[in-house]
Amino acid sequence: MGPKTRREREREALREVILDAARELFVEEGFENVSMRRIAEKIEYSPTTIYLYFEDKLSLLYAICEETFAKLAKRMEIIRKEADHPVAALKKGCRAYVEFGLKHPNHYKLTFINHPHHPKDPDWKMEESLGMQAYGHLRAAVEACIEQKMFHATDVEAVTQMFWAAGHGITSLLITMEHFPFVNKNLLIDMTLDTLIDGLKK
Amino acid sequence: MGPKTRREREREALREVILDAARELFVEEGFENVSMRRIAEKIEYSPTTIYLYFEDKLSLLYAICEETFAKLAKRMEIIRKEADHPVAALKKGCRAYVEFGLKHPNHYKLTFINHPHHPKDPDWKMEESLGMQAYGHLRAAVEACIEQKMFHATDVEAVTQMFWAAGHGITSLLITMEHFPFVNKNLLIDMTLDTLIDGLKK
DNA sequence: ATTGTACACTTAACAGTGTTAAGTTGCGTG
DNA sequence: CACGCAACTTAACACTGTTAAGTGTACAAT
Repeated sequence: MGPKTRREREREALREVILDAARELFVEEGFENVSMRRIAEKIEYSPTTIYLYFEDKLSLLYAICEETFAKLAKRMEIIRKEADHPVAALKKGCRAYVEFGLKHPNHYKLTFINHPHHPKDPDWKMEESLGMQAYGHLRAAVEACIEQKMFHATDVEAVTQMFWAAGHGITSLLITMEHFPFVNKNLLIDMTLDTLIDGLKK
Repeated sequence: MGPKTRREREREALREVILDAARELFVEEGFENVSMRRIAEKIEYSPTTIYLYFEDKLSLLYAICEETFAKLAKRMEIIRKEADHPVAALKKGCRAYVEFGLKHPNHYKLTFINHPHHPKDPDWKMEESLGMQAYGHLRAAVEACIEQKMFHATDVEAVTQMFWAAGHGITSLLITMEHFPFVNKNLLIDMTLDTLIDGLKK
């Protein structure tokens, strides 16, 4: 952990420049619609330079996804700390998750919907990534509800995944099926979360 | 609606051959990983021939998605007719939906997850497609539950979309996050549907 | 101060993509 | 038989991700 040389600092700086450009383009136009050449153009380097900092295009995507996970995890951590009632914390956490997706649809797609698995690293495991942190916070919220005997269910893992699935379902449908005549978004979110919570109450 | 000439029949036959080849490849390897040239090779025609029958690659995808919707709609129609209890019908319908996705993951991805919207026909509306039929069956099942006063909610549309979102959430998570340590699939499906139903009961 | 070399970066190329314009073939009708 | 139309193919364009080879320059050692 010694002091970084100038070279090392410059390397990291350019890496960040590339990441910034890629993130902006991916979020604006979607992963598939952005070419390495476009990213290179934006940062005024040759396309191959990117390959000196990232293995390939998918690695770029992964780096950006990790950031997204981290942001989401931080947000959910704050919510859990601020909330008083465990059930309220759970609901707020789920709401934050959905709203995060709706606010950053392309980012959400990148991370949770289109997430293509790397052919070179096929065993990349989400459970070893920052994504697990966000999941962990949801899990903790569920655990608190169960411990305080607010729910009749006892399988923390299953309940957590149920809430995640519900949140993800709403988010991804709203994002990808733009033209479908959905009812009011907030109504849908609240009704789903409230119904699940009601169904779990003793 | 006169008798079809031989030419017309031949045209339709080749169209079907193309569709069959494309479906098989798409389902096996995913939309993005199949090229027009590969499809052409499989049917032993030149790549450009396909363009005499379909506008572009996405049109091929759409044609296949419509088939998927039709199959799913048929299945849900049968379930609804066979079931005796409206709540049981709703649960069975949702289960069929999820199982359909798990059994044909690439097909499900094509239709409900990656469904890219056509740049040339940006206003392609899912609500005008066969997909609406499948949705209609789900809606009818919910309507029956509400009419027979099994649920305290009255917004048919919202409740339908809630079940759809839950089913879609489970399905797409299970399909796309293969490496995540999910609990038993059937447990997750049943728990989610049962919890929603319990939460809706009077 | 000069050399050697490691590193950052670029150029050129490969093999592939979706798609189109222009050409070729062969069948059915006048 | 000759014409025209339709089916189909060949060749090409403009792109894609990615790699091998080449260029130049800043720094360390002599």
